[in-house]
Amino acid sequence: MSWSNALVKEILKPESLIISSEIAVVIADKFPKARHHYLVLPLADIPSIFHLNRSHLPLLEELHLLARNVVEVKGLHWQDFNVGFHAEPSMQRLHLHVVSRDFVSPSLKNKKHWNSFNTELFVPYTSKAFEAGFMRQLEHHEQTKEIEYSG
DNA sequence: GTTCTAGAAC
DNA sequence: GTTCTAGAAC
Repeated sequence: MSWSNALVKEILKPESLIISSEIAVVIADKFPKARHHYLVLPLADIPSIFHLNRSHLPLLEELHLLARNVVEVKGLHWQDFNVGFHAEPSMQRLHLHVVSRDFVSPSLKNKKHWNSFNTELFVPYTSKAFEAGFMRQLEHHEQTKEIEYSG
């Protein structure tokens, strides 16, 4: 098992789960890029955003609900967070980032780290905009094998 | 994804 | 001299 499967392995440990439902879980990012950084992952074996289609919309809503729940459970403020996916994911298993906007952390070490959450490399989950725009782009991706994030 | 580091850039 | 960048990691 290589490093790219670390998340898949992590969510098998009950002690790692902050909150969970029947189809998804929330864990703390092992290398947080801000004071608060959580990951929401489906239990289903979905490797990445590039494996999503419209049939996954209910699952995505569940991930978003758990994102809101973990912020509430931690007594934090939803408006202080960036919630979305990396456009160029490295780790196996789809994971929704829930990261506080302070970006104060020893693990935030270089420009690439910051860019991955603050440029077009970050694909925000913004409900309708996400569903209508990003999902269409995903379908486009399936056709062309190339994605353009126009926002 | 992180760590390490040689060579480049400043 | 210090910072930045890019590539290897068996």
